[in-house]
Amino acid sequence: MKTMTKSGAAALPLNSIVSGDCIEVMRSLPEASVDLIFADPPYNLQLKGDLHRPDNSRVDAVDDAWDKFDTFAAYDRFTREWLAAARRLLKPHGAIWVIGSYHNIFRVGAALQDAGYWILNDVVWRKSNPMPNFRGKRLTNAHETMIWASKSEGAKYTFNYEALKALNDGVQMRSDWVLPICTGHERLKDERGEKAHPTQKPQSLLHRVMVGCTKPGDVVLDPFFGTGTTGAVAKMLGRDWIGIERDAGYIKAAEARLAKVRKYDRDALVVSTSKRAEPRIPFGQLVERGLLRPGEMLVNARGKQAKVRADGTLIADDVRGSIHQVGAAIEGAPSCNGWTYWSFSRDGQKVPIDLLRQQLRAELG
Amino acid sequence: MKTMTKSGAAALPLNSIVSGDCIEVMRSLPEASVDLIFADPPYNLQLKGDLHRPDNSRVDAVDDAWDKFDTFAAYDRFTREWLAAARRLLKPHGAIWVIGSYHNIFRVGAALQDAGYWILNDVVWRKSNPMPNFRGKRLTNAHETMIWASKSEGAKYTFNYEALKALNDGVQMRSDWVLPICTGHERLKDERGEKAHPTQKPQSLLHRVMVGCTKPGDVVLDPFFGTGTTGAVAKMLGRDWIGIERDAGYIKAAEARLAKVRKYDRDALVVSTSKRAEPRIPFGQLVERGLLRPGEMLVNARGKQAKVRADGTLIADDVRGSIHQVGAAIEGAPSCNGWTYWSFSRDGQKVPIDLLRQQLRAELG
DNA sequence: ATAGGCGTTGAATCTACCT
DNA sequence: TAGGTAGATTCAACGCCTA
Repeated sequence: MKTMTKSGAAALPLNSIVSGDCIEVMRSLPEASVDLIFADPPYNLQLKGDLHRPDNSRVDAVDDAWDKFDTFAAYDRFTREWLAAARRLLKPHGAIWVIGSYHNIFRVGAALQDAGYWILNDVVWRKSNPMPNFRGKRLTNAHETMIWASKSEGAKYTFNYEALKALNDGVQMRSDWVLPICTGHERLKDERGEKAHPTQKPQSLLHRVMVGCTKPGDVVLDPFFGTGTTGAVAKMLGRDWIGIERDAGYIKAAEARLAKVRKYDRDALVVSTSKRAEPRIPFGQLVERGLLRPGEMLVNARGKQAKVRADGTLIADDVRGSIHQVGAAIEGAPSCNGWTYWSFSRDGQKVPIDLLRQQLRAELG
Repeated sequence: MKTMTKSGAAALPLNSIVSGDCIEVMRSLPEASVDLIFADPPYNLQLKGDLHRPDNSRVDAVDDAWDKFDTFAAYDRFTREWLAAARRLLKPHGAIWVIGSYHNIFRVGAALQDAGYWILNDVVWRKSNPMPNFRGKRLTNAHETMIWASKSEGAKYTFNYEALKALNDGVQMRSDWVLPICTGHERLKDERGEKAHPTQKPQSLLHRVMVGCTKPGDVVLDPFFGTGTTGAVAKMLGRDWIGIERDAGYIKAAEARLAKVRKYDRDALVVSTSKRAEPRIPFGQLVERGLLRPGEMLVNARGKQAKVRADGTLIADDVRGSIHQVGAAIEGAPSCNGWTYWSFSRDGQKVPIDLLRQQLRAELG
């Protein structure tokens, strides 16, 4: 087990499973230390006589409707407690994913919002092979819902847009994901050959979440670890992980599973990055470096010209300013990306100035 | 207008639009008199500044006053009030459908449960042509969520299993519905040619709801009638309808629309049955699904290798990109079909990756 | 007539960094 | 902390026009 200390606080039990109640365990861990939380909370509503129910004595005295409300209230209390403990653990730029079905997801979503999380998307896991509805009384329950939320409104968060776009054949990733349920060899079995966990999630689901929302080396926490799908995918992808689980049987199964997981090659973990991640090159540097001469003319797509000045600004008619400002002024647009807007002439050809930027980036390593 | 009296109570304003606040109007109508409620309440989007497309055009956002609430608490109060008034109107065997997005649906769902409704399914409307995410900061918001609930736990409800199965090519209807958004001729325009309502729902959506959950002659109420999609589909299908709307402009547009609707005029219902194209399988899905492992090598016919990365891109020498891009680069060709170009090794055999795609297609049916 | 190009549009919580 | 500016970013469908 690798551990980490943060300014003298309790150690973070990286790459291990902590046995116990997730609320208590989370409260004992150092705050602002986790990059991503993936949570698959229970939603069987079997909280009667279980934890977090303050007053059992009243149960038999009330009618069904009241009891129903009381059950929801108990579930809400449980939800709000673990969500608060989880939020404390998140770094300011961290994020959470929660998965659920119509039984619980509405209560979880409302509690998330009330706790100060900021919902970024809800994502539908569309199961390609769901269990049919045998009685024909309802629609086939063919999906589950995930909520992706940042720690607070306006907070930064990790989103590997280009990587997910690449995963989706070059088209931006949508909020509905078609993936099969966990079956076959991936599904863990116990000694009797029965499924080890009733709701084991497919690794493909976690793969997409982590490729999209974490960086290599990030810390991923799963407070309802179960048989450890989150840990398995995190390990494969070179992320650190922490699992919390109170069922000894699940822990045992997860530990056996995780021991067998291999991390992918380092260069296989690299995912496509966007232009945003590349070093910024001021336009003036092209002039300084002699890639463009002061006095040289740039043109836009319609042939409109602007003259390059020694300080890296442009002048066209009465407008002067940065490549972006002059482009925006000509277009009457609120903004403009000058790098793609302007071209220059070389050997009678119009060449976008962005090419010079790329050239400079390559030189600068 | 056809009216109905129920044991001396106030008349039910069948097949007409009632002008006014939906909570007040619903409170004035006779209880237990409606079979189905379809509600498209304000989403409380909380939009801030303008949004521009990459081509600098401005997105015409939903900035109407009716969608603005000061706090979640205010939105909750509103939601709980209209849900309570609606529940009073429902017959004991009636049902409700509510549609929303992640901004509001979790609050609506929790309020439904607290009010005593019993959720039967949540249904995902997967939009075949959603608006993209222009800034690349989140996932494309490609779906909305509908909740289907009976009046109370254990209550009977109408569900036309066979009819929906027939609508779905003889296969049990699932909880995810792929339908296009409302565009083209179906989209109502005002005198200036602008969209008459910012959030008009497609008739195909209401068609499926009513075919599945009502009988001919049932009374369908829509408390947020807008430009009357619910009424139009109800009329076509021979159901009685009641609309409540407080905006005079929407009422006028809806009345003009409804006057033109013919009962049983199936052709008017543009159910875009997009030809079931072969499901597109992104190469990345082979990686997510574990059919190929990040770090694994692919080879072309001449033995040239490329390494698979976690996001479904390849890397070979200095070239990185999709299976098609890397293939094209190696060949010096303008394009390349990566599916037939690349193979992988299994048990010492070279196997084309297209075989894995076919395998996946078969699974996804 | 028909194919193809071009412009428009849709329930959207849509930036990052430096001063 | 607020303000200013660099500069990154889109998919499917429909209607209109031209070849």
